[in-house]
Amino acid sequence: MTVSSRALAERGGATPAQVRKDLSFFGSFGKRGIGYPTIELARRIRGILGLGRPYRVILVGAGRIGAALANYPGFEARGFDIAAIYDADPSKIGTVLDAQTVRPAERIESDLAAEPADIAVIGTPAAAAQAMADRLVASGVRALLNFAPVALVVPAGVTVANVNMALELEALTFALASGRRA
Amino acid sequence: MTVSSRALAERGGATPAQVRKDLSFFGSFGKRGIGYPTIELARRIRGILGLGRPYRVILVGAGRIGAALANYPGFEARGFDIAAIYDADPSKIGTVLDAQTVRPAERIESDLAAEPADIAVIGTPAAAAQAMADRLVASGVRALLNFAPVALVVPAGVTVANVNMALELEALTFALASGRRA
DNA sequence: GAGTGTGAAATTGTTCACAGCG
DNA sequence: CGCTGTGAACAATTTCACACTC
Repeated sequence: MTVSSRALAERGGATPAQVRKDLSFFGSFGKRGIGYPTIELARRIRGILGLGRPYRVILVGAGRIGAALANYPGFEARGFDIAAIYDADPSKIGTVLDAQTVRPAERIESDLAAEPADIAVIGTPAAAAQAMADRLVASGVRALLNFAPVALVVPAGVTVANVNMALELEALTFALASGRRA
Repeated sequence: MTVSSRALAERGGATPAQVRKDLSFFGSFGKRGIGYPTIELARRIRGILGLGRPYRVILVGAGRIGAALANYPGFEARGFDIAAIYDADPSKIGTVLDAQTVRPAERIESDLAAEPADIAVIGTPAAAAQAMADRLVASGVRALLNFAPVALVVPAGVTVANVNMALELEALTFALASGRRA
């Protein structure tokens, strides 16, 4: 079973040449005249993305965002294992979210010392996000997924991905206001 | 009160030249030797983004994502007014989320006919997202914020912004796996 | 014949550097 | 004198087009 660059491009909204160039960057595993063998392609992409192993993910902030993430389907399916959930609010501690008991934020350092995590998801209020990022980085976390609407400052070697819903909405208002086609 | 392109660049993680080029695209409203007058700058940017008026936003899907969004602070603050929340699940209908009673999804068409909305947020399961997008577009919605992990197909003139948490996480695993600095 | 892999051309985006204004 | 606005130089990305292989 194979897929052509054309078919992939159509699905992903790109051009066939784009797909080929991008894939060729990581090696050449397509068959000329045929396309890319799907199984092999998927395996290679998983390898490129580093999805060959499970990742320990911790969640900081058990508010609405935390709740939404804890129950996100196809999360565990992709090898992401939510190992712990933390919150600073005493009223949240001890409550259960997706089979995880919410732990006090003070325990983050000691827990991470015992069992390091690869990725931390920050779903705290904006005011607490930078301080939390600092603590997490100091405890060895090297990748942050930040939902707080602030630009986190982290040392080199730490990667931050931001999700900012207000920004996304403003991209939409811009499109509406400028009458851009999409 | 003014800000220089250098100061803006530092905050936003760009170069001064970049900031000046980008702003000059929309006109020249800086003062040479001084910088950009902050009040005027903010006013112009709001104008560019189309934030001069409030936007009616409807929310489809009253699950975790819907709940997180309904309570998102600094949402109303930015002129986004959540006008209605819908769900297909009978057990959710009638429940209250952020002072809004969840309405049955069948009412979308008639409600939109009476009061059009600018933007719809799709927080349904992936399987229902495309059908819902079709209905919304047919009812006149011109901008969609999609949280379902599917690539929506919409006619030209409709803008879609996607938020895909799994994708963001995979960007992080890629950075971790390839040892990229950030 | 169909479709990849890839240099070379075209395009797009970024940085430089400086004239000109406040 | 500081800082914007902007062409011109430079860098990165995308597209083209075609040799090559299955």
